[in-house]
Amino acid sequence: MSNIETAILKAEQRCRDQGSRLTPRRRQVLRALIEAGEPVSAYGLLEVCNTQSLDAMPAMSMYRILDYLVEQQLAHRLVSSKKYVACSHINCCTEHFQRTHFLICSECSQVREVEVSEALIASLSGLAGAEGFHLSSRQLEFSGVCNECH
Amino acid sequence: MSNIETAILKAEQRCRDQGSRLTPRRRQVLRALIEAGEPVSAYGLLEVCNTQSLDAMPAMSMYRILDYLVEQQLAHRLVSSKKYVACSHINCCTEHFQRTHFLICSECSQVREVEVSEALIASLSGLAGAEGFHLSSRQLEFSGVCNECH
DNA sequence: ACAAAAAAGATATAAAGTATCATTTTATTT
DNA sequence: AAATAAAATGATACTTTATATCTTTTTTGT
Repeated sequence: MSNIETAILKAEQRCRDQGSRLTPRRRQVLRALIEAGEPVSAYGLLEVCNTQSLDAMPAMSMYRILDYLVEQQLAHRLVSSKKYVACSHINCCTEHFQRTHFLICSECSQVREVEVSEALIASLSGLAGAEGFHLSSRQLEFSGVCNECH
Repeated sequence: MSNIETAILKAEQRCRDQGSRLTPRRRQVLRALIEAGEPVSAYGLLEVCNTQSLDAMPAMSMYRILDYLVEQQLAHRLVSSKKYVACSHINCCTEHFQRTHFLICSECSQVREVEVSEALIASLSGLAGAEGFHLSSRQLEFSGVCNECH
């Protein structure tokens, strides 16, 4: 079975575990997101979905579905580029989702999801604490250039 | 002389040093930004400016001017909230501008500009390097809750 | 089968940002 | 100072991103 199908099955399972459902529309969007393999905008995804099936989905639905996928930890929203990307850990587990950060290549827009060490989080929290802040960001986005583009 | 006037003078000087000018429009926007004391959206600023003077400025001009102010290191653009904020170091120097990061209170939207230690930058760069990325972000935005709101 | 809840559709509109061309203002050269 | 070039601003239209709100359909529980 292809990697994508496995991911979809896993995602379905996870939704069920959470007491919700990966409906056909949601599945369609998730599949499109996984197949894209890179960040896509909501309207970009909408176009993909609307050329696949003939009954057009309104923008509102797309945003609702994307919200849902993010909530279920199946996708991430990249605030710096206003795009969405499938979580790269759908197949393995749900643990990575917290404190996952992103390296985004400014050349090819490839994204790598990385886990941040406890030590690093501690020093960031310390930095914030010294300024009287209680850190709550759990998703940082770093822009850079990947090796292939460098 | 008020703090704001000093800042405007400093800003003027800095622009001149760079071979450009802090024109009346640019000054108006910068002043509005400083007076706001918190992040403001481009259209928010536009409204402020357009209620002050009677000849309305088009949105395009506001974006151009904001781009200019950011370029001159007089303001920052906060990507996570799509807002702009005056640089808190206009009065002192230009050195802080590189590697300045932001702590943004999600309750009161207060922003604190902090400098990040070399050590921290090194570990972030190391993390990215291990994944084959050359980091180029020089402005990270952390959301959190400030002491007053906590 | 029926009511309640969840999801999706439809429509309109707000908010953020940009492309492009015309006009005005400022600086430069003769 | 007049002519010209360059920089800044204005005007207009449009694109992209996102949300509010109400209706209809689908699913679930009784």
